[in-house]
Amino acid sequence: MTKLPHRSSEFQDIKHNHKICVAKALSRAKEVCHKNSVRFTDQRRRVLEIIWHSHKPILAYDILRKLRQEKDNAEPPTVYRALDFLLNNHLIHRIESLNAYIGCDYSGEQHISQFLICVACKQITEMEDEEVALLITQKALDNGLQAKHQTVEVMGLCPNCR
Amino acid sequence: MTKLPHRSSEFQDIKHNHKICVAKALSRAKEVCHKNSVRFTDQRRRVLEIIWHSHKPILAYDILRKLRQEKDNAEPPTVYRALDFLLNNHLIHRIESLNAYIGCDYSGEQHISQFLICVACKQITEMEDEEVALLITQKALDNGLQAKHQTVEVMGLCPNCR
DNA sequence: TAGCTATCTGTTATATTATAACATTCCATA
DNA sequence: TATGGAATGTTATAATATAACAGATAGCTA
Repeated sequence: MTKLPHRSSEFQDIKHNHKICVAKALSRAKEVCHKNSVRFTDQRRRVLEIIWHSHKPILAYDILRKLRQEKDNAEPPTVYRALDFLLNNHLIHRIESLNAYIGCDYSGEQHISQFLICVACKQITEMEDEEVALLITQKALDNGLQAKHQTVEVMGLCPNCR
Repeated sequence: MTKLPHRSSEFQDIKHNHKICVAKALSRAKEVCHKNSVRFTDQRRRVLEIIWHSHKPILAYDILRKLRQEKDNAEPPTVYRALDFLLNNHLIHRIESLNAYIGCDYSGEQHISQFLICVACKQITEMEDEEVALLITQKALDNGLQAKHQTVEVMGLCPNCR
């Protein structure tokens, strides 16, 4: 699995071509859905687009507000159903410590990942560090837990905000 | 900082003397508050006691339900204020992926920690693994983030539930 | 010890996050 | 083109958390 180029080295390169970044994510999502034989409907596409467009972790009700700008009968289940779908298909992640959602850089397959969150500007970088993941799995096992899933979220300051 | 004996090797030793475990945590909390020149009031003590008594991550509104058994005018702010106090004084942890709270094994000082959570029985073990913490800090820095805080929560199966 | 002040608590209201339940529409395909 | 499963619409409500202000209390200090 190779990392998509869009959001990478975000902390260094805040000004990238964001339209291209969103477009690539959507096109990748379409492929993934086709491969998984699941429907990439307009709502699902639209929610994913809003998430990628924000380029930061976004709250479910902020997604709802954006949806309502173009579809005045949007309600919470509309958003949460799309989020569930996108999470299940590994197209987005939920950031537990923020109750927020963000586009997945390594989309389409389950994978380990770690999130680096700047507390000042809220930019996030997704790491996919196998060494970290393996060490955690090993240490968990040493303590009796057979690990199935890890949440690793690091809060701090990015170079631009220090 | 030495780990308190109460909740340690929990996955192996489900049946320990739980009264002693709670009593030790409360006595430790009293010391910590005295050292920090903050008040260990009845409400704070009672909430901490409820958390320790549960011996698993407990939800804020479950704490509220227990408080109401003895104090019928308890309201959410009562609980959340006590939780804030206990969190600030490093006497409990919040488990982000469960919206739940648990007593801190290494209480009284800020410290790194990782949580091992059995998805079947909800028992938690707190790890204080410096190797994991340092590796994460280092990798974060490699990716540009100066880490201030880490959330590490591992979901899996404990020996009793496999 | 009386009074002052900061802190803590009580109380009401409301914000925020998420799901249940059921009706209706859509769409792939037989 | 009929049909059954999936997706969406809609209403209601559950679950988690905070704002705001009034009142009580503890610990200091004159």
